Amino acid sequence: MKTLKKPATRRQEILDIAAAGFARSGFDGYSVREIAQEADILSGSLYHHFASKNEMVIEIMDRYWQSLFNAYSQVLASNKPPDQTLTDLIIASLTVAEECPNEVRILHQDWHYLDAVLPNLSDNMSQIEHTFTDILKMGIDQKIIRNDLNPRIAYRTIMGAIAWVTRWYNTNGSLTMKQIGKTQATLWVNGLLSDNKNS
Amino acid sequence: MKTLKKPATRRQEILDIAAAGFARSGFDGYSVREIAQEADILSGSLYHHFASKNEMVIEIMDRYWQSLFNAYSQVLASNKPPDQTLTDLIIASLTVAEECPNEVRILHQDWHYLDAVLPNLSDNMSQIEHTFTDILKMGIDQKIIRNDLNPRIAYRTIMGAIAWVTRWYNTNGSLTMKQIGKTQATLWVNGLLSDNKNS
DNA sequence: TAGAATACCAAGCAAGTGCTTGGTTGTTTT
DNA sequence: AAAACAACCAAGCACTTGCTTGGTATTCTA
Repeated sequence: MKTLKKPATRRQEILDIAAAGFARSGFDGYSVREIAQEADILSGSLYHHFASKNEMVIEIMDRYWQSLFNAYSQVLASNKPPDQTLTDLIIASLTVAEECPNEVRILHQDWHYLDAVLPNLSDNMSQIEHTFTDILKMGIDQKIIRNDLNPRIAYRTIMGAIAWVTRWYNTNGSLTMKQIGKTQATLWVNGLLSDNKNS
Repeated sequence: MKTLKKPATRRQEILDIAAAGFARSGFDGYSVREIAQEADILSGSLYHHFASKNEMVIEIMDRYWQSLFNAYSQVLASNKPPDQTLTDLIIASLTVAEECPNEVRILHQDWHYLDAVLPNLSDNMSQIEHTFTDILKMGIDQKIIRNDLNPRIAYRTIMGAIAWVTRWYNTNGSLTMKQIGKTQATLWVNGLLSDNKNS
């Protein structure tokens, strides 16, 4: 018997509290009693809304996957050249990270735990990998992107930097994720060297 | 001088076990009883060697800081041009990560916890940041590195990708950390675009 | 050879963990 | 007005957590 998502207000409210707490203190470091306290409730009452603590994090992460893949398919649908598509994918990743900063932190912080809990984590991760490496390979075929770099290493380099941003990004700061994305994309696509040094 | 692979003392042996466990399961996810079991000991006996579980992780991370800063000062001492120094710093970071893969994973996985436990974590991190940004700024002054990129964002992009490598790097695989470092450095310094596209 | 140091065992404590059970409100629906 | 439902409380269970205490072998040292 699964609870319906219909009266989702309170349920969503609790999920938001849990997501923020997990991101701040880690999944194991944020207990059901702490979630309950922030929700002005007793810990046992949480189990009226959720079957388990695991179910909470599963549902939290699902919201993230949907946003991310939705953003990716919009980028891919516009059919721009590979270097531009890559830039757009990077910006899209960071824009979604701006909407779901807690989710991204949870994903990378509690990886070792989620791996055993989220049913399709590895599937989703390899789908992300393919999205990027396919574009990279296309760029190499079209001789737009240099052919002496391993696409997989390139992808992982890019993804690592994107994941890291949620660790230092300040919501109240002056930089937007879009700006950061543009800077990063410039760095990867054009490199650090000044134009007159790039033969 | 490099530390020998064979643990010199029982204390070191236990620290190695703990480091591997923390990296695999997280600091909270790897209990003193599990450490003890892998060391063929009872959990209480650990407290003959260490005052607390915290002390273990502090000591583990100290070994990493020493290796890292040692490697950095060697790179800086050779006084090469900024772009070459940057490449060497990246390779050095990854070479140290190859020696201390567990430490790097612990650092980024249990950040939220270590932040309150390691006395000089933020000092060390900002020292790393300065090492990189100083070189970047020097390169900008010398017009070797383009001046339209925020050095801090550039540093954090690079550091994020380096940290991420320990998540997917396979000790038994064919790639060495040095190779990965060279690829990543090429990517950042020269960019993804093929030479004929770099005007 | 006596004494100290080292490395460990056996047992357990206080606190915290996720979760369960049985019951009580207030609101909605019929 | 009756029934149904969602949202919650109060209490506690079984278990795990880091850590403590008091004691015992073994090895090294003076």
